[in-house]
Amino acid sequence: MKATITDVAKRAGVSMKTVSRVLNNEPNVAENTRARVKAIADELRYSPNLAARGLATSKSYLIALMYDNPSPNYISHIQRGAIDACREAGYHLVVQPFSLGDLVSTDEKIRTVRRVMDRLPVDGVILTPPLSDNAAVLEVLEELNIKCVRVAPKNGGAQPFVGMDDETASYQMTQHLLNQGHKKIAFIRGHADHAATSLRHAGYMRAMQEAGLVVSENLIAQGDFSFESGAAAARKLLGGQTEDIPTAIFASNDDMAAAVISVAGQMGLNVPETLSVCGFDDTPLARVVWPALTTVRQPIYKMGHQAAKELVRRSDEQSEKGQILDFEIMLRDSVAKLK
Amino acid sequence: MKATITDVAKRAGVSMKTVSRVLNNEPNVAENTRARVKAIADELRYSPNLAARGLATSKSYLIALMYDNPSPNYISHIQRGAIDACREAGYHLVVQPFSLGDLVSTDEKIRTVRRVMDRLPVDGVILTPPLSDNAAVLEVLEELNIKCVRVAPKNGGAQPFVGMDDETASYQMTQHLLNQGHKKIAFIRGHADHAATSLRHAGYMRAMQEAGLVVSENLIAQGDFSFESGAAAARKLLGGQTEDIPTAIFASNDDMAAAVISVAGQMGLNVPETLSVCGFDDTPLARVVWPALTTVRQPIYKMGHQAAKELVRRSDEQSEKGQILDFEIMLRDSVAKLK
DNA sequence: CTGAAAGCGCTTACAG
DNA sequence: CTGAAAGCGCTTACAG
Repeated sequence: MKATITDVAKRAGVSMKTVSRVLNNEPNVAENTRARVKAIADELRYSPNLAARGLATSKSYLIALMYDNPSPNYISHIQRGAIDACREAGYHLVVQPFSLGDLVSTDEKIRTVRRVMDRLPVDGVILTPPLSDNAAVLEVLEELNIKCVRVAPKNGGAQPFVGMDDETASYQMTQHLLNQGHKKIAFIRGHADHAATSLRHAGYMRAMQEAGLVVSENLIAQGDFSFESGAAAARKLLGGQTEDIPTAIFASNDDMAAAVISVAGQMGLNVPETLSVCGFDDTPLARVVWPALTTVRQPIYKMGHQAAKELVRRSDEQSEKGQILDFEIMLRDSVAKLK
Repeated sequence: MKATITDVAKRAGVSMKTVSRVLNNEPNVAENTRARVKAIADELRYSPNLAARGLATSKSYLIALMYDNPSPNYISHIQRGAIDACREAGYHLVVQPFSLGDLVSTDEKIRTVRRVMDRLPVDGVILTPPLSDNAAVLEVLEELNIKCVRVAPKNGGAQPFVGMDDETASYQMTQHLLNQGHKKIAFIRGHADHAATSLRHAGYMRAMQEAGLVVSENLIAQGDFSFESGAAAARKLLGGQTEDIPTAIFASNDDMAAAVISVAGQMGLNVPETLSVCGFDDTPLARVVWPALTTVRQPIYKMGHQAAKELVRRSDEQSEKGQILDFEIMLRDSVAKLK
């Protein structure tokens, strides 16, 4: 049978309360009492019963990771970061997928979210895009008074968030392409619901304009972050008049960049000799396609870690309202100097 | 404030116990009492406090999904299936990664696992490969008397499991290649710690032998399921004497198959015209590479679903000792008839 | 620095 | 068919 706090107390010859103080690192315990209790707790392999503690404190020691239709790679890194932060603080991570995409009315969304949240006893929630900007979710969370951290949100808000500077990253990547001599650089946009989409687009535009280039409509294609949408965009961009065909394509995530490479292959275009391609995210895919993708590495693990850390922090610890984390441009084999 | 069972009881003019009976679908409640209590619970948006219920029943209503260094795609499908089964039963899924790979001694592994499990109050755990066959994990689980379901285990055991028939799937895929006229069919093995590795190899061998073909050592390469290992294996298989070069390569997972396609591209070999390639798993990657991979679809979502279902089933429900789920051969564009 | 009492919101075992 | 009592293992608020 698992040891309880009473077992430890008896064995140490102190009261339950003293044991509780030791385990929660509260002050006002004699040092030798503290040491003795610790030793006995260890020996008995005592660990507090989460349910009992939760009932007494009305905390659950559970954090939820909420996501809607994410890329498995993205979510698995967020998840890993969040779990590591939870473990350090004695919390556990519960995963909660949502499918709000098909629901039309806001009311319906709110009801759905509420139904789930009513039975999810968590102390905090990590929201990943596009949930970070979902009004129904944010409303229910506020109504139920549940803390949350938004990952890569689009709009401002009172809640803490973690993110990266998509605009600058995209700007720098575009500059890299320009430095290689490219001028006809096309851009494939992502899904309109994601905050990153317009930021990445804006960074590209800024670099192009600073270079004195006019960006014709033919250079911009709409995608939705999926491979298929990237392939369609590539066919459109590469299928026009010869003088319009770009010498480089900047796809705003790796899946779409992989699709560009694939379509180029089907059309007999060599990457990077004839066409340079770059992506965004640095998913495992980036190193698995051939040629390996030049792309932007997002600090995804760290986003998950920081988000969870903020939620599990004790009230005496420093809080962070918002954190912008660093990215990195990964130069690989899919971009070449324009001949 | 959240409604409690007392609130519902007062409002319905019955005792707490009667409310409890209604909510847990226990017998011995008058039909109209039951209906009234249900209506009031709904109206108050009552849902039981998990911690209180857990303390009273010494159950946590939490299931853990344990994994060690998995493919994100694999784990995300298992996870999704498990979550859906949990939700139906009022459970939540906690994710718990492990990194046991670097630990050498069994003792050390056991201590590590025990440290984690001591503070993880779950009613059951789902073990994914290679944890499904990890002696330390299985031992600690038994010691702590925690139920588990093993996903795709290698060795038999008393615990329930879910899996698929890797040997037959591999056999059928090899037959498909044979039916296309291929004789020099190479095989790339996976990581030796995974149960699937030898089973898939065996299925390939059986088909080859039934076709009356001698499998020379040159046709077998060792990989570890990673893209890089697949690339190395492909270079070895395709770099020999002309008469030894296979006309088809069966990689035992999709990542390695993608690597084969990539290496073939680098060597100027057309897939599938000059070289047919097939994989195993049907990860999203299979449709993202070009040409799209002919591969085996594993019922990964369903494995997660069935595993969780077994763990959360009420004692009066039928139990399944072991379940072998169906696979499907996905014919796409990476295999062609031998000319 | 230490402890006894009450209570968190449920269920179990029992009585009627 | 229904309910009053006790208890699950902790913590909070208080007393000393």
